[in-house]
Amino acid sequence: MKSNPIRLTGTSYAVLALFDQCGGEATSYDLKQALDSSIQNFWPVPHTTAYEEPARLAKAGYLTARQEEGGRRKRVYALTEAGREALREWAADPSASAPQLKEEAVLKVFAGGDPGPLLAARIAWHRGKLEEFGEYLDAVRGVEGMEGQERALRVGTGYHQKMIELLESLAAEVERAEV
Amino acid sequence: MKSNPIRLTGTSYAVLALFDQCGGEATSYDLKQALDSSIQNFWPVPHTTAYEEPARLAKAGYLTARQEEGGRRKRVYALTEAGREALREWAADPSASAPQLKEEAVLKVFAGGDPGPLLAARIAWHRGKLEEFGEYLDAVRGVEGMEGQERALRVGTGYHQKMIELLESLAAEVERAEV
DNA sequence: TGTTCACCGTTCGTCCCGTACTATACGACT
DNA sequence: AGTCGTATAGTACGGGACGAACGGTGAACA
Repeated sequence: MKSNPIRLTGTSYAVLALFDQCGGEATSYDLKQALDSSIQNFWPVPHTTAYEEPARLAKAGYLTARQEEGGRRKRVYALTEAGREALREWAADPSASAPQLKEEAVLKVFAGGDPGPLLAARIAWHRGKLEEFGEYLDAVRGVEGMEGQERALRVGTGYHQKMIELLESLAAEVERAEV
Repeated sequence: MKSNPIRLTGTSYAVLALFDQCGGEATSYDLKQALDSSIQNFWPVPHTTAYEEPARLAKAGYLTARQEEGGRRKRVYALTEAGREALREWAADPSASAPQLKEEAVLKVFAGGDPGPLLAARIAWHRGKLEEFGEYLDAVRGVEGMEGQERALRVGTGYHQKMIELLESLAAEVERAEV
């Protein structure tokens, strides 16, 4: 089945995991939605990934593709046993690549930008995310089959809170140094 | 001078900023060192960037290149006025692209991996980083011309501490759910 | 029946990134 | 002096990741 062997990246497994959580079957659009509302906070990917990666995975036999005939000829992908197995194996391995944070606002501060506006904007942004998550969480809380999403959202919430704390202490430190 | 116009990315500015902090002149290797000991925590880049990006920037007129003749024909780059100006302009703009965290351990937990070992390993990793930074900080504290590095290290320290807190609360939550 | 707008899907070029590799310097040991 | 081991310095390259830009689809409303 692996007509075209490929290298599986973290993103590949992220996609496989989302299929798994969707019951093994989904369209790229479903995937895109799931991406935005669950893993964006610890594994961000651009939306094109939701279209490109399943195609890659299907070529290698980890998914099957079935094209619908309707107007928007959607493609429905489904996990194969190979896909499920690859995912399980990867998740069972307790090693993981080093975490990475990319924070342009902090980079700008480092580069000499005025910390005040930069950090304030960023803090506001995180606050907005928290609010957004509150709504998502309300929609998802207790719903059958949404436990994965819910947990992901709680992780996200914690992440944004910690970032706010970090940025605030950074802002305070900078301000102290100014004076 | 911009014989070959290029798009400046966050990484481009990171490199320019490091040149600036090095007094405007440095070799790729100097850059690589600076990369590892300062911005890795909020703007990680692979070491090849320290060789590739200056070449790109030089082609577009933001740096000048001067090749040494010695055994390791090092290339010494220096900021041009255009480079300095581009950096200043970028840093002065208070907007910044959304921050991104990539955390494979959390992704694995999301995908069904056993949280215990995954989170424990990650927490230990962050603790190691904290220790490492303690040493760096001792070496740099109060040294003339190292204020940039020092601040970057303090940001890094805060980041790792917050991540430890986040992962610990996540681990606690998961454990509670298990029981 | 047209216009508008939100939704859905894809293409493409460039940047990024990790792996693997080469080369130079230098001290240690014999 | 030779050669070995290791840290230091630099490069090549293939393919994944990214984002801008665009094109199609369908329902609402006039």
